[in-house]
Amino acid sequence: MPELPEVEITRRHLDDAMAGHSLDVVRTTHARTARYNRGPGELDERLQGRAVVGIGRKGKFLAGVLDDGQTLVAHLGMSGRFTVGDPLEPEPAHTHFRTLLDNGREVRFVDPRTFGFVAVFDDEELEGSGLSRLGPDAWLEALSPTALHSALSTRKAPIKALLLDQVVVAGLGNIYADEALHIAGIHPMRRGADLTVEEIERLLTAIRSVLDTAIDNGGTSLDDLAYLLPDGRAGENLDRLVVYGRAELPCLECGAPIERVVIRARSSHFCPHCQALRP
DNA sequence: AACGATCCCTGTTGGC
DNA sequence: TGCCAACAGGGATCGT
Repeated sequence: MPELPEVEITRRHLDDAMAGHSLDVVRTTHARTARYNRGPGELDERLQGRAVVGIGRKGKFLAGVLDDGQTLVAHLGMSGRFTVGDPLEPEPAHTHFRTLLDNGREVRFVDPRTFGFVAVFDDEELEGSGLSRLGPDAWLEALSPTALHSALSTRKAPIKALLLDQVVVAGLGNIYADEALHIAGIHPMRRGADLTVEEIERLLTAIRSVLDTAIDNGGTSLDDLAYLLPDGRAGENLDRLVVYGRAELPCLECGAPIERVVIRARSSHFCPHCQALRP
């Protein structure tokens, strides 16, 4: 499912396709996709005719700058995907949003599970949105080990849960959180406040490493999920995963069977030997 | 304030 | 073969 690397690849694609172009026709066809505006009608009306200055990203949110000062916000949720192509191409099932650009190309948002959305916000609406509550971006911003150590010093929740909290750090999801904890040698059930500054430093290095690798490899395309590269091919990062989805298989470092536990209703995968619970 | 549970949603999968 | 329950999870919301 889309996490920071997949959203970053999508951002580059959308920026290439949309920057400098206007949205000549906008049509949203699913109420849930427009749920952060009053509805499809308002979303379409406020976007219609606007030009896109550029497409940015914070955490897993896409944020496009429009020529009238509004912000085009989108989130891929679990199954959201943007395509850019000829408007005459057959439309995939679950296409909930489309916009025809002034160069004749069409941008579409396809999202079977409708956890994703498209929205347009003015500055006040943006302030009240989830985007404004995000912590530092896990890839763009340099997090200092001492600052994060201090921020976690009051937190008793498992580090895995804290990594998924977008207020702590923005952009990690279930896959890359598990991968980063493995590389850093930290058990997902360790309490945030119990981590040493050295462990936090290892964790930040590991986060940077897994995100760099994932972006370089075109993101992670799981068998049954919707993320694909802009050209429709599967991303190749699945082969690089060392713990996610490998429950009961041998750890690639030490051979011990990878374990799976549920933390905050999310599956967590880890090596009980490389990621000991007691430091 | 922090934490954990619950809900939303549908394609896929596994059991019978 | 067909049916159906279980499962996957990002973020919002709510109760404790």
